Order: sequence, then C-alpha cells, then structure tokens
Amino acid sequence: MHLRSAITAPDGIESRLRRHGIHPTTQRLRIAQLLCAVPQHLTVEQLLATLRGEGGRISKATVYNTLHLFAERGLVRPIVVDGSRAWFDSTVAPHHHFHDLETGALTDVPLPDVEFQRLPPAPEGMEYAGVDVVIRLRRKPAG
Amino acid sequence: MHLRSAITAPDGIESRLRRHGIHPTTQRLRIAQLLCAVPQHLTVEQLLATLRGEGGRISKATVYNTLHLFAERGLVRPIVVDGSRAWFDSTVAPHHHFHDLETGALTDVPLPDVEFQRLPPAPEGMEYAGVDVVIRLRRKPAG
DNA sequence: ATATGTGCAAATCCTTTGCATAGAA
DNA sequence: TTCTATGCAAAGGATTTGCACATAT
Repeated sequence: MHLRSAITAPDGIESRLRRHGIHPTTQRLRIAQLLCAVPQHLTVEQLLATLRGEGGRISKATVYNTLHLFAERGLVRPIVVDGSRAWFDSTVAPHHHFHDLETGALTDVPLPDVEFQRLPPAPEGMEYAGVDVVIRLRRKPAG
Repeated sequence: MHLRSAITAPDGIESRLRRHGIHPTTQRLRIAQLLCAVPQHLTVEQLLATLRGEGGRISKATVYNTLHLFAERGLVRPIVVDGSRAWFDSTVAPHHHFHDLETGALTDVPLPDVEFQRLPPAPEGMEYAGVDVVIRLRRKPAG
C-alpha cells in the first residue's frame, strides 16, 4: 500500500467529470466537490452563496450552466417539488423524496422503501420514462 | 319531475362556491365554470386566454387571486411537475398524474390505479400530508 | 357607508441569454 | 490561433404586490 489513494483523493472528482465527458475546469470542480461530496439537495442560491463565501469568484450564470451540463451528463438530477425553485440532487440513482411542507426541504427516500403493488399501463404509444414519488410531510400535532 | 334541475344548473357552481366559503363574484363564477366543469388541468395563461377570448374583462391578478383562494378552500389543486409553470387541477380528490415530457401535458391517474406495497414511515415528529406520484412519459420508439 | 373584489402596472424572483473577455489546447 | 468557459448585465417568464376604482351588502 502506498500514498496514491490519499494523493489522488481530490482527483477522484476530476476523473469522475472526465468519465462523464465533462471538461474539468476550476468552477466545475468546485461545484462538483461541493454538491457531489455527499447525497444532498442544493439550490443554485445555496451553491452560489457557499462558493462565494469560500472566497471564490463565480457567476450565477456559470452555476446554472454547470448544473445543466451536469444534469445532461447524468452527474446530478434536478428536482422540482414546488414552483419556487429547483433543487439539484447529487444522487442520480432512482429514488424518491420526502418534502417538508414547512421548510421546503427535501430528504431522500431510498428506492426500496417504496414498492408498488400496482401501476397503470402507459397510454397508447407512450412508455414510462420514470416514476417520482413525493411524500409531503407536515409537523405532527403535539399530543 | 320539473325543470328545476335544468334551470339551476349554473346555480350549482354558485352554491358550490358558497359551500366552500367563497363569495361568488362574476369573475370567480366564470373561472369556476371554466375550470371545474370537467376534470382537467389548466394554466393561468390558458384560463386568461379563454376568459378574454369569450370577451370577458378580467385581469391576470384576479385569476391568480381567485385560483389561490380556490386552492385554499379546497376547490382546486395546484400541481407542479416542472419549474416552468403551475397547473390547476379541478380534481381535488387524491389521485396521481402522467406527465408527458414532450408536451408538458398532465393526465390524471385515478387513485386506485396506483397501489403501494410499501411506504417509508414518516420521520420523527412528522406525519404524511399526502403522496404524489408523477409518472413521466416519453413517446415509445417506433418499431 | 363599509367591506371586499378587481384591474392595471410595477415590482420580484428564478432562470436564461447575449456578448465581450479569459483560459485551455 | 481557435475553441470553449466564464462573468456580467440585460432579458424573459411566471407570479406577487400596491393602490385606486368599482361592487356588493
């Protein structure tokens, strides 16, 4: 065993971008590091604030460009649960979501936690492209 | 049997508004007649165009005000399947949706057409407020 | 009168676009 | 060079807000 794995740790993100056909630039690497480090959901505004808070120079347009590119290449997944804003999910494998109606926050629901006993057939000439389950949550009344 | 049912047909909408605690005004009645006549999904833009096409005087703000009021009072249900715009669904009973990825159109999926074999428990202190299933559809490849 | 509802226009919020500059091959 | 990415500001589209006028009780 040698030091290779430690040395190449940040490199993992770079090669991951390359594997998805994405040319790794400074901004793209920082966004990917931030968003894809752990399973989470972030908005453009949150990403931008964090990136700039870290003392980085990055524009809103670049964040949008980058997230759209990542989404196209299957590195992240955009989620819309209400009309107010989009969330970007670092988990691309199929899964579902809890949606806290009070805070607007999203939480992952692992795929196996939802099982269907029945689903309708797709209309004539159409086929399933995916199934999204959103479980809306409210605070349980005291008592 | 007499003519009462025919005569009171438009009246049904008025009393329906009243039953929901909504003061029936000219604009509210026209919106309710249009949207709630049959199970359907309409956008604000569609409603506005139809209402004005019928030669009515109505403002966008009033359409928004009215739809929000209707939604609060449980007469319609806002649906968001992508970030571009909101749909207002005249069916308030729980049910699900097909979402045509090409056209953006929504189609109802009756509640009994979806059955769960398993759903995750709500997180501590939270409870289910609802479950929305969106089935994304794409055109089936020819062949 | 007094409450409420409506219309219009301006303001907001999120997202996209255009274009000149900066950076990489 | 030549192509691509970035930043900034303006543009766009949906939705909200403020306020004067109209309507209903």
